[in-house]
Amino acid sequence: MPDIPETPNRTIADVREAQDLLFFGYRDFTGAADVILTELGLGRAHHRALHFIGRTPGLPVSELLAVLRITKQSLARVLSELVARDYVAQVQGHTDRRQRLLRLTANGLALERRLFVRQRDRLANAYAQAGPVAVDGFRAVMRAIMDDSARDYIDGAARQDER
Amino acid sequence: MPDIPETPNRTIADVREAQDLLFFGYRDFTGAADVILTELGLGRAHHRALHFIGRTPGLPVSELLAVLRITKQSLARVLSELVARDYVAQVQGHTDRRQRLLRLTANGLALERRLFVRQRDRLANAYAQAGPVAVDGFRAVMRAIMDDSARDYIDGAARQDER
DNA sequence: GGATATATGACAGGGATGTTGACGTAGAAG
DNA sequence: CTTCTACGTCAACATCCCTGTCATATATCC
Repeated sequence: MPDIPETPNRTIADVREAQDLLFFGYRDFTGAADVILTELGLGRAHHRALHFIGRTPGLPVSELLAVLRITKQSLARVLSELVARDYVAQVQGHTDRRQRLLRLTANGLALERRLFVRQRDRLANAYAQAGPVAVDGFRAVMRAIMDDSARDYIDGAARQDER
Repeated sequence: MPDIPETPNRTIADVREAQDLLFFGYRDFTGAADVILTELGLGRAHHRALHFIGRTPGLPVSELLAVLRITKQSLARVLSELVARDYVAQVQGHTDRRQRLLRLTANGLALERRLFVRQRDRLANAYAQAGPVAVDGFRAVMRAIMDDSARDYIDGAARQDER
């Protein structure tokens, strides 16, 4: 069947390559912050929590759970540690007082900043090397790979950044 | 300092967005195969091993360790299980008989194929939606994010694909 | 050929991160 | 007032990773 326009072989190689790209890219990008995390006795789970709390200050626990897609218990361990170490503050919700709205403390902001800088350096290099057109393509592909709900979340967070 | 060409605010938003893109994209792409893995009682570690063995048949254990960047012991557990279940075969090296060269069995090929298809469907959609220019950009950015050694590995694997 | 290095396997023990399930409390909502 | 929701917590366990150590077979160097 040589008359099929989209050859299976090409697709196969594309997918294999994409698996590699995502594996190595994700590994090395997230790994950039590991030095600091290890030094502080924290893990990537802590970093993820810090990131999303820093990104959306005042978000309730339930929303963080939905974003991370882990169970309440998994988050509780990480979160209680971050609160105990004064990286994260919980304040009671105003409209719904059952909620604990999460935000970074000054301490947490400083740590998140340190972690951020490591990843920024790697990313800034990559973006500069690849060029703005490639960056747009990168965005488009990553957005198309993820679930709709994740895309919506990113768009919501971007709107908040503009304020 | 409004005369700085590259404004920090733009960079910050870019990096935050990239963190999100990589987190959600990686999560949902790898998650695509989870249904099958869970059903078989396997984990993502098994999938990663299957992927790289399938990609480079006949690779020695040491090379797989270098690619995955985990310890021998972590791999041993995964690998011995894959061998026990007849997904992976080990054959003694020809030039160096200390080596155990790894390759997928027929069984392993079939499983890897099943896992592959899940990710292929998601990726094919994403690539089609984003367009070929975006895909090139995606490649360029991901390659620039990762370590040199990872880039080299991918290029080596691509050369093998052409055979 | 003997010393040394390498590739792999295996065991002990531990830590981070995730899971399910059950229970309790405060507050919202009907 | 009853029911639902948001959250915290505890027990028990699975997965995947780690360090450190020892053993074995084979290569390689002198």
